[in-house]
Amino acid sequence: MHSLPKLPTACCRKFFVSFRKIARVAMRLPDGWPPRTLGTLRRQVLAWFDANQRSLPWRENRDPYRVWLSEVMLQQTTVAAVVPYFQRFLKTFPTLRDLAAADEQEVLKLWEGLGYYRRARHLHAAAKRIIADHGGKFPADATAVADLPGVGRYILGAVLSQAFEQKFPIVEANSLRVLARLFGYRNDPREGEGRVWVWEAATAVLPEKRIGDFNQAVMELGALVCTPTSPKCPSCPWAKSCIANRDSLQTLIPPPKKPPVIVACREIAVVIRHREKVLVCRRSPDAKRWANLWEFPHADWPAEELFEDAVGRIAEELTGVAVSPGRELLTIQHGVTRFAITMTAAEAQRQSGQFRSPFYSEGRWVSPGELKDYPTSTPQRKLFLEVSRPQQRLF
DNA sequence: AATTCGGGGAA
DNA sequence: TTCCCAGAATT
Repeated sequence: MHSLPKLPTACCRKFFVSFRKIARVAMRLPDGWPPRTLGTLRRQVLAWFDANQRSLPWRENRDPYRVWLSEVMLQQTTVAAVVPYFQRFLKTFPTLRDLAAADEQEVLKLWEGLGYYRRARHLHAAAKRIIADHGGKFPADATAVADLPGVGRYILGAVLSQAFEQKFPIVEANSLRVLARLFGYRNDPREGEGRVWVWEAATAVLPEKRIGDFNQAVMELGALVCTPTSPKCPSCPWAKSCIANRDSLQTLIPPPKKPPVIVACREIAVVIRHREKVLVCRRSPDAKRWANLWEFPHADWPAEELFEDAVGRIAEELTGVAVSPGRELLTIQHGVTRFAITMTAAEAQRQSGQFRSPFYSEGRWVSPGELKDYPTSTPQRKLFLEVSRPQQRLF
């Protein structure tokens, strides 16, 4: 029912928030909110920002190139980590033209240690495009900015509001937390409908003037006062209007991230490369030992699809379950290539009794901490992998 | 909607 | 150790 307006794709490629939808946010406010007018809230946070903002190198002026560079560097990166990089980068490439004229390797070298290196490539490519398409002047047009590589919804709003005082919202980790708490939004603003809500909220609170400062103020508030844990509500300019503060829900808003799903995982086979030979082993069906399945010269390494197919058959033979969507075959690199199949905890429990081998340690499930040699965990999903001893000398 | 991309600091 | 960070692009 509540959704962002359809993008006017004819005139812009990426996302814009309609400012006509401000009323929608008010519709979702708790009864009696806000106790103060939005205008008061805006003035309060701007005054707080004027008095409490950190002195940061990219706040010296509002040059679009500097704003843009800082926002790209700050993406998923802490302020403390960015400061020295920002200064070094700006010293090497004082202007957008200097950056565009540079060699990509030089740019990447300066970026070394910051991580997310695709940002640097996008930055460099975007600089070149600005030279080619916009005469070397950073575009003030939202459509043009949104079309630059590496510019998403956040950076679009950040640059346009800070460098050009255009009325665009921003949502990142800080402002998301601040807005959710201020409005007392109970759902998860990071996913589904909540994602829509938080951008509408960020739009609704925007002032008419000092838009760039306001956006920064909300972020700064989240960074210094409205922190994830133990927020300093007594020194918050919005304390008296904040629903989360009123109801003592600071730790529940936004809701803690759902813990990753734990997927049981059983090792099926290993591939060992040694010298010029390749050996594929699997656990024997009786699980008493490791069986050599294939041995062949390295040059005869099977094609990838044949290989996966073969391992899939081994998995089915050993576990009695076929590899299918939702039940994947995993590849784990650990000196040798190991294969494992996912299964539910119940299935794994059922099979564990009849599945022993000299290389299978104690036949128990291990804690994640014991799996450090197995780089199998992802942010969204963790695997419990059955432990097996390293292979004995097989060659 | 889920994953990937990184490295550092804080909890 | 895990979590988190001024997100964007890809699948």
